[in-house]
Formats: sequence, structure tokens, C-alpha cells
Amino acid sequence: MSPKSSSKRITLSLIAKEVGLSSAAVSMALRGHHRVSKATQKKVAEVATRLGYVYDRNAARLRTGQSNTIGIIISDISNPFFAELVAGVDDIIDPAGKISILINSRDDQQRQLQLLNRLREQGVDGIIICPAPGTDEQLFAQINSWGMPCVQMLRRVTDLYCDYVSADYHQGMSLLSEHLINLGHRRIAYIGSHLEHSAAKQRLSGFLDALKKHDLKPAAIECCDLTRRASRNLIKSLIKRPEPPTAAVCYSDIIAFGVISGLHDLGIEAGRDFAVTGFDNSDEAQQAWPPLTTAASHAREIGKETAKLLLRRIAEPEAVLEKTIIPTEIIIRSTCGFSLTS
Amino acid sequence: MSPKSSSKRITLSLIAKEVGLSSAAVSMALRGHHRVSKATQKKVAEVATRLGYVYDRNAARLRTGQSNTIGIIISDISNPFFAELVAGVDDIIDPAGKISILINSRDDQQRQLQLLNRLREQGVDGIIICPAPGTDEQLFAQINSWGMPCVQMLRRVTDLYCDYVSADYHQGMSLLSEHLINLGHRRIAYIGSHLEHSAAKQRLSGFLDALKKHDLKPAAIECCDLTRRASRNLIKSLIKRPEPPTAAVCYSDIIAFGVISGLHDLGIEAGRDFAVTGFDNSDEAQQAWPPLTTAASHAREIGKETAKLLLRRIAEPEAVLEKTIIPTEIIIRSTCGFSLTS
DNA sequence: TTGACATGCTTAATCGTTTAAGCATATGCT
DNA sequence: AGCATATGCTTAAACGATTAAGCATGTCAA
Repeated sequence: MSPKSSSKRITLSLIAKEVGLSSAAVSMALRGHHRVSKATQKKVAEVATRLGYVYDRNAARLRTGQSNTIGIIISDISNPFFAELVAGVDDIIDPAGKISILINSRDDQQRQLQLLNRLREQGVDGIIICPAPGTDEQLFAQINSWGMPCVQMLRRVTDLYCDYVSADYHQGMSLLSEHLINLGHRRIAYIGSHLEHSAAKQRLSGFLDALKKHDLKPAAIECCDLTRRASRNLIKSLIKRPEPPTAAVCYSDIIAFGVISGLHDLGIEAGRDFAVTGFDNSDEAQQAWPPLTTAASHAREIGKETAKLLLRRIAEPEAVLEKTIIPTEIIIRSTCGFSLTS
Repeated sequence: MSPKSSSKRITLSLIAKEVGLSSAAVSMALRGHHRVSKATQKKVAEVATRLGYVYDRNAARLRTGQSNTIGIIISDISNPFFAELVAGVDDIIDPAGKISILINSRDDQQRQLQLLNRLREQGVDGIIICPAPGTDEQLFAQINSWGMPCVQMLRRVTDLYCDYVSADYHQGMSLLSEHLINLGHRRIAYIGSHLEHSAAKQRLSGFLDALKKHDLKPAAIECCDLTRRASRNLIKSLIKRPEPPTAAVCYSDIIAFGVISGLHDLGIEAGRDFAVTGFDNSDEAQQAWPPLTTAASHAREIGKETAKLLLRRIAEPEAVLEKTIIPTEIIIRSTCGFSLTS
């Protein structure tokens, strides 16, 4: 099929032999070095494509130390939110000529460490990491000591050793809680995850701070797995309590959907009999019925900012540490669309 | 922080100098070559960790030709279905000591070709590709001529040049359509994507074949973008026609959810007044209200099988071409939960 | 004792690229 | 003419690992 089917790899020296130059000249010609004549450049380019030359990035990296590759460690690729983040990272690094190696830590610290080493062996130029729960500052001190550029995404473990990009979870949750309070709700429950990482803590504190501001106490603070099934069951038990809540602030859209399902099972309709808020503004939140009141956390934007920060750190390893917090905005739809006081 | 913070990379020769051996001996020692004494192996290992040695895979690859890296080209990382696929691939290649480079083709053929070359430059051991719409057989002939192991995933372009793994879309759609027919439906619409790739064609033909078997004609065959919004609008115009359909077979769960929303807007309830089926059995399908009748396409399983096939082809490049079709199974929930004839 | 073979290493080449240093030749300037 | 500088290349040495070939020893059998 191909013009040259000899299984040997075409190298610079082969081209050099063909054109009658040194391999160094060919290397410079292909990269458009100004000390190589235009005529030679053209000739070399022609021969290169004729022979089917393929640039060997690894050989180049060995010499230059630049791999044009970055590593991304996240907890779960199959989570659409993370997928969107990764897409955002890609938006930035792709035009920069880099590609990403994406790995799943499965939120397991030991695996996370293995993967980190694997990436180091691979020679990536930098790493974006969403740290597994329980990760401590020492890990970042270590990464630092390796001289490996690194950015924390979504979950903050250290302020000392590593840049950080995230959504403003505290603000988003505050705004949503205030919204409910303004609608007249006084018994508001929080349904979230265990406080495994900063992203979880920030959400809860956003909720609590908003309540405190209005001298309210939470009707409940409940934790469950981040699945529809779990929250669907959870809400049912909450409703059966004496003095049940009239509203629920949920950790994520997914949790909110579970809650809405659970309420539905009990004949309670979200937005009519009970108020529910989500978090993330997933595609589903916009189109589902009833449309979900939630906070947009702009995953793609977070991915982009993280990538930008990483590129900066790769370029200037000694730059001052930066923290980028992407504001959230609440989006009011139907799931708390009634006022208790009116 | 680290014991050695000198920015120089620790190499085999450095260790060799420290232990008083040749770098060749160190290399063999670290890999447990049988011609190196256990005592030496232990000593070398100790010194290596003491100095903070990091294996350089790229240098090794340059010599051996094996990068232990594979490339995955998909159309959209942010699509949860693809994310799940990738997770499946990971399940298999990770224990095999390989890692994946994941790239977004954005369903753009030109970009796809660029990325393919980028992966070749990167020196990946093999490629998994979900071909962009319009990709033709020539591309795979070319990949073949490069000697690059490759597997097509989900979308079949060639039977001649490349292994193939997919779900049995035809069967799934057939079963769903038959289900509707058995419930007494006679005016069934198909709502799908444009016939850009085999996965789309197979679904439609599954639908058509089931109808033909019962001497029925489709009430409509409509194409729209694969978004909730698009199908939500589409169904409204369909319903307004004279002799509107009583059921809709949808390309995916996402499309089905849009249809259900659109029906809801018109006061029509899926599962009571109209039948709807989805495809994929996404997490949402299980928990949404009403629970969606759909076909499970087992994304994770497809990912796993694809990875296995790729590993096989890397090991035996000349092995006979293989085609793995993962059966689908239909899952009957509530969205067509009534019989017209009863 | 001798040959055969195993053991435990070393030497040196190699993978494909980049780059510092050097070397002619040409060109411009005074 | 004489000097400086630009142009267009070459040479040779890296980068860090692997591996074929070779070379001392040691051991065992006959």
C-alpha cells in the first residue's frame, strides 16, 4: 500500500543521505532554522514527505528535555463533570502543541502515588491533579522537590506548594441557600457527600454561613454516596421525621435528581410542595422536568484556567503561587419556584 | 525537602558510579536479569532509591521500540458514554502496564488525521479509534501500512484493514421496536441522528427490519442533533401532524429525554399517552421519572473488549482480523408501559 | 588435567534527535 | 586591501537506556 513498506523507520540521517547533507542540517532545515537556506529547506521537506518521515518526539525529548506532554490525574473519567473539565484542559493545551495523558486515580491514594511516578517516568512536562481524598500536603512538597510543575484542580490540599484552580463552591452554595431563605424557607436540609476534600467542605460551609447570617439552624445535614439511588432513599427517611424540612440544598445536580425522584415516590412534587437545589448546572438540569434550580460551576472554564496556570508554571517554575477561583452563578428554574410567605 | 535536590536527573551511570559497577550491570540488576547476582540486585536497588532514581521510559523506548503507551481517539470526551468506554479501556490496559493518551477528534476528519500523526510521532504501541463521520477505508489502509496496531470502536469503516468492536445496535433497536409492536403500536416514529456512521445506520436498520417483519411502515424517520433541546422541539412538530405516531423509538437516552420533555410541554405523558424508548441505559435512564425503557449497550464492556483486542494485535500483528459484537439487552421500564390493545 | 559450561560482570554500539563549536566562503564597509 | 560579519553548512558529542558480544573466573565431570 505505502510507497515504502520496508519496516525500518525513516530517520533524519536517511533523509540526509538522500539529499546529500548532514543529519544536523536536515534537523535544522525541517525546523526552519534561519541558518539553513530556503532552497535547502524546501528540498529537505520534499524528500522527507516522499520517504514518509515521521518525527520521533521521544528521541527529541531525550535530547531537549521537553516532551510536550502533560499528565492529568482525576478520580473518575466516567463522571461527566470531570469529562467536561478535561475537555477544557484540552482546549488550551492542544493549541500549545501538547497532548495529555489522562489517568484515573479512582480516588485511591496509593494508586495516585503510583500514577504520579508513572507520569514522571513518562517525562511529562507538568501535571494537573484532582487529589484523592486524604491526600496531604507532603505529597505536594514531594512533587515540588521533583521539580515537577503541578496544579491542583477542584480540591485544595496545600497553599504552600502548588497552584490551585476551582469553582467558588462556598459562594454558590451561599447564594442558593439565601435564595431559599428569601423564599421563606426556615427548615432547610443539606444533603451532601462526606467531607473528604475541600470541595465538599466549602459547599457545606457556604450553606452553613448563609443560614447563620439569618440566624437559622440547618434542619439536617446528611451525607450519602454521590448517586441518585442513595439520595433518593435518603430523602424519604428525612421526610418521615417529625418537623421535616421544606427544602433541600443538594451537593450536586445528581443528588438533587435523586431527591426529586424520592419525593415523587412519596407523592411530593419538587417546586410545588418542596424546594430543591442542585449544583453544577449539568446538561440534564436544563432539560429535565421540573427544570432544576442550581449553580453553574463552569467545568470547562475551570479546565481551561487550570491548563493556563500549568503552562505558566512550566514556563516560569519560580513564579509566585496562584489561586484562581472561578465564580459560580445561580440559575433559578422551577424546583424551588414558590414562596412560602406569599 | 528531598534528600537530593540537585536538579540533575539521576541516571543509571550515576548509580553505577556509586556502586562501582558498569551502567549495563545496573540496568540488568534493576530489571532482575538472571545473570546478575541477587546480592548485586539488592545493593543496586537500595542505592537507586537512596539517590531517587527515576526510570526514563523514553530513553528505554528509543532503544527497545516499546513505549507502553496507547492512543485513544474519540469524538467527544465530555460525552458520558465515551467516558465510560475509556474507563473500560483503562480497566484492561492499566494492569498490562500501559497508559493511554486520550484525544478528542471532535468528529473532524482533518483533525483526526493530525492526531493520528501526533500519536505516531509519540511512538504509541497501538491506537483505538472511534472514527469521525466520513472517514473512509483508505485511512485504515494507511494506518495498516504504517504497521500501527489499531482497533475500530463503535463505528465500523472497514472489514479489511482493522479489528472492530461494537455494541449490537441492530439487535437492540429491533428488540425495542418489536416490544412496541407487541404492545399494539402501529404508527411508530424513529428519531435519530444523521446517518453519519455505521452506529447510526445499524440502529435505523434494526428499527426498519423489525417493522418490515410485521409489515409495518415507519410513521416517520426524523433526524436531529443529538441534544435534548433538538429532540424536544422535533417531537412537538411530529405530534401536530395528521395521524401522529403513538410511539417513538429514539436514537439514544438523551434523545428520548428530550422527547419526553417535549411531550410533557404538550400535556402528553410518556408511558401513559405515548410510548418512548431510548438507547444506552445511562445512569439517568434508571433513575429519571418516568423510568426509561431502553437498551443497555454496556459501554464499559465495549471498552474492555476493544482494549483486549488491541493488546492481542500488538502482540501478534499478523493475527486474523476479529470483530467483536457485544449483545445489547432491552430493559423495560415505564415509558411504554401500556398496551394499546388491552 | 582438560574441556564444557555457568556465573557475573564489562565494553561498546545503538536508538533518533538536537546543539555547541567550528569552518569555509561570500559580502559589505571603510 | 583588510577586517568584520553573515551565510550555510559539518563534525562530534550529547540525552539515558538496552543489549550483543566478550572476558575473566569458578565449578563440575570424565
